Amino acid sequence: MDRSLKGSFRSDQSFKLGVPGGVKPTSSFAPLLLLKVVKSLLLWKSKDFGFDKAKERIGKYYLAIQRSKRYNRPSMHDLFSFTVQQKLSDDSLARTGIIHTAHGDIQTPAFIVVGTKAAVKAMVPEQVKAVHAQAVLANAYHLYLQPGHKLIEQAGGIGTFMNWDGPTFSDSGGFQVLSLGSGFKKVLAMEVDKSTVVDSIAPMKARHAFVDNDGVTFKSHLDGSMHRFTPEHSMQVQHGIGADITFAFDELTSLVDSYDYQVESLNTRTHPWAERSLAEVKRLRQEHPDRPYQALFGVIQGAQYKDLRQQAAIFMGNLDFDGYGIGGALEKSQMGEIIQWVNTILPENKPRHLLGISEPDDIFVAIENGVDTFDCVSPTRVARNGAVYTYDGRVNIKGAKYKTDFTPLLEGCDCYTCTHYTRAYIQHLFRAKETLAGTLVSIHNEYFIIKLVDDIRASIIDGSFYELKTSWLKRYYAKRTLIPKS
RNA sequence: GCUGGAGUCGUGUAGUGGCAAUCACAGGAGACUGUAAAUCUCCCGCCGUAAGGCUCCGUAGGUUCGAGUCCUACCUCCAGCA
Repeated sequence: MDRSLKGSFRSDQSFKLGVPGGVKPTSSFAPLLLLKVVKSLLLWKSKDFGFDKAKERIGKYYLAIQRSKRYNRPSMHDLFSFTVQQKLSDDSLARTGIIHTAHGDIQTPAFIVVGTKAAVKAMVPEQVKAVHAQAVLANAYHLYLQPGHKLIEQAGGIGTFMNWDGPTFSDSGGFQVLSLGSGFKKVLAMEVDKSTVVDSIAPMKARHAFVDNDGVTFKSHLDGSMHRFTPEHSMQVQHGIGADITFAFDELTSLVDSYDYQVESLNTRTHPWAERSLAEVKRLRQEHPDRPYQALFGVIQGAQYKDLRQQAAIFMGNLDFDGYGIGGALEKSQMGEIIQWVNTILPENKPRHLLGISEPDDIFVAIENGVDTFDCVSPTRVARNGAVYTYDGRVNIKGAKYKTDFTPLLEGCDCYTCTHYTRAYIQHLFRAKETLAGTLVSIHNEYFIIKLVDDIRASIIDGSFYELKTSWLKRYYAKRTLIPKS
């Protein structure tokens, strides 16, 4: 894309604030904006600049100053923005766009690689770059426990800390409300047997997280110590971590929770927590004008219920978020309609992130219904366990039949792994318990999913989305008995 | 040659009178969707989809209602003594 679109602020030193050795910031961006105006005037005077161009620039900065005065913070437009580039059609929710952050742009739809603990498991950042990942998503809960958000702030923010110079996301820790709470040690699979009584699966006493209306009390899985996350605390932690895009603290409920529980969860927790997250972020932006702008996405919950999802979308859509996350455990067969309910209501000019999804069929369905970004642990987790994404479905490379198979993981794949190694070798690495096995398959899987999303992006631009979807999924599920509805 | 010890699933083991017999590894299959995950689940003597049947703890006998477990002999291995 045209990098010049990003404006002169991008190259300004003041954006690298917080980086060790960086220039210390002024207390506000307004003086900087004024300087830009003066600079433009001087340029005009020196006749290096046409009058119209100078006027345009000055106008732009004037607007930015006005905006920054209104919100008492730097202009959002220059620090974080989202532009819809192309819609699949007028009546379609599918679109391409660009998310602009202080650390670079994200062309959407985009798959965001997960690096929960400030590391994409089994991969170095150069490899993450090489699979064309545009951004990395970390987790506030994990980084708060270890090494602590203050240390990451001291290091210059998560990007500097982990040697990732691209855009970063951080999740609020809301997922751990479920995974360590009511869902502790339970199957959180999409297809949940709803007749199963929740607490017969995992005894209450085994839980590591307990929710109340003010926040969540956690028992650290590392040392058993007790901790508490409130929306304010999550935002403080996330601000310390310093990702470009953060998420409001929410309660992730389970599909087996009752309708009444879902209502209560939205009204007394997720929605009030969203408002509190937003207020805290605004306060933090004022308190720390030196920190790069951090966008805040509100998270839409409401489980599988249309009325609740719609209420959630209306409520959150009216709040001053920079974008939205669609969360909750989603039943696979219902995913498309849930996303559609939500995205027809959410403001069109703000990005939408689908939390925790990356199966190819889900990606097609989500993009079709207006999702811009995704994140998911699946490509790397599954890779470390020997599952390889191919055009014909997931393949377990540890299987005996690949023992003497000297072909690449996926014939025709351009990734580093497929252009250099054979199935037989990678299986050997798994059997020999060499960590390189997880690395090589992670590289392939991330590359595969990212390429799929990139291909879908291209298909929206050239209008071939539905052809791609049909042919791609037909082949992907051809060898399987279970063909998901979509 | 004598004395002592040991022989149990592909491997290393548990099991000293009571239901093919523990555990681990190896092997086979599967799962994994905002990561307590390089993890987890299942199978792993033979036949059978299963119910179930058959055969089993070096070999051959014996004691016993019942033996991997006790007794006798033999075979093999290990250690010590000659």
